Amino acid sequence: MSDTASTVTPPGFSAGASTTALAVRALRATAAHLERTLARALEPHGLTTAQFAALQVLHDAKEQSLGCSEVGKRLAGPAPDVTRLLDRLEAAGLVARDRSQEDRRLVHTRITAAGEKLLLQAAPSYQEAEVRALGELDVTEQAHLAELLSGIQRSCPSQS
Amino acid sequence: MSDTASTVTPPGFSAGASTTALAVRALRATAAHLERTLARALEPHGLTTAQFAALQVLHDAKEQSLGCSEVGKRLAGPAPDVTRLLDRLEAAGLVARDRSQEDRRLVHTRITAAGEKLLLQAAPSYQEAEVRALGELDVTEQAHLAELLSGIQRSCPSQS
DNA sequence: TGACAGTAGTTGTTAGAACAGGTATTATTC
DNA sequence: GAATAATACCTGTTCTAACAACTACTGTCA
Repeated sequence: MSDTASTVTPPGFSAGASTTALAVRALRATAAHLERTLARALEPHGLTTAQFAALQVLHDAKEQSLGCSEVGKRLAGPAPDVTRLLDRLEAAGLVARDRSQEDRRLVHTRITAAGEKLLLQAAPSYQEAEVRALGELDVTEQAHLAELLSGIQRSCPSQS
Repeated sequence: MSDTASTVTPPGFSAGASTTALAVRALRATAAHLERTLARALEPHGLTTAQFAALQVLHDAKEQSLGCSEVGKRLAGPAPDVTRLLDRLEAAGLVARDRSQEDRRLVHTRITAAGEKLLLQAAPSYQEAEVRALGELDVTEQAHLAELLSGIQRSCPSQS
């Protein structure tokens, strides 16, 4: 229900840092490193991590073309600005969009053949970067890590 | 020495996702959420998380004014563009800089009184956001999380 | 049917991150 | 002591994330 730090965390920061602060610091540092590693892996393919994730989402939905906000929901971090993310993918010919006939507010988005091809080309680099980034942990530790992180996520349905 | 996924990870992604992929996904999602939570906590104070971190570093170094790249080294994620980060802080009057006399390449940077004041004002909001973000985990779990993450970090001195 | 609210996307704008290249200053080597 | 390299920082540029305001369309209910 509280921290192990000596008191309530005095003016000093890195000095008597609380357990929470240490965990946050480690999380941010690790995530930043991971982000860069993944970005570098995708760079030769001309994709950003967000673009790659969006292509994955559309690939996994396969036949069932998705609306703009539906894509946003399925992305890991709640990403605003899905519109322009898809704009870039469309400009690159990796996705195709068209207005729904039934509900003209909706924009059906699906991955193109070129998108599938690029996704398959880039996937090995991406997966290899994932493994490289978490390589120091064995599978059990990775699973445990994922479980701890999932526990954090559960507490925040959206944001109050 | 390998994953628990059925095979070598077929074309599908979220379907037969490997343990590594799941851990990466959880890490990215959690970190993104954390980043937003912290950013929102600092927003009323007119600070970004990067600015807050830089102020912390300079606060912890206290009397000993730091060079530009030294600040970069002490920040969590390896941040390029420290110059402009400090530019903004200087423009806001939160840090002061002056060229070293001995080595005129160096720029000594130190936190100002206004910087200290704002840092102390913002710190409670920040710490509260940290606790809120990791609140679902007890201290033992937080420590375990930090340990796992540190293990990942150890494997990457800089980047090959 | 006509006002009202809710939903789905879009667009404007700002600010920050990332990368590359450039300048000034100091150290090193011959 | 002059050329070379190495260090420390700065600047230009591009791209994207984030927030907010806006338009278009649909559903509801009087």
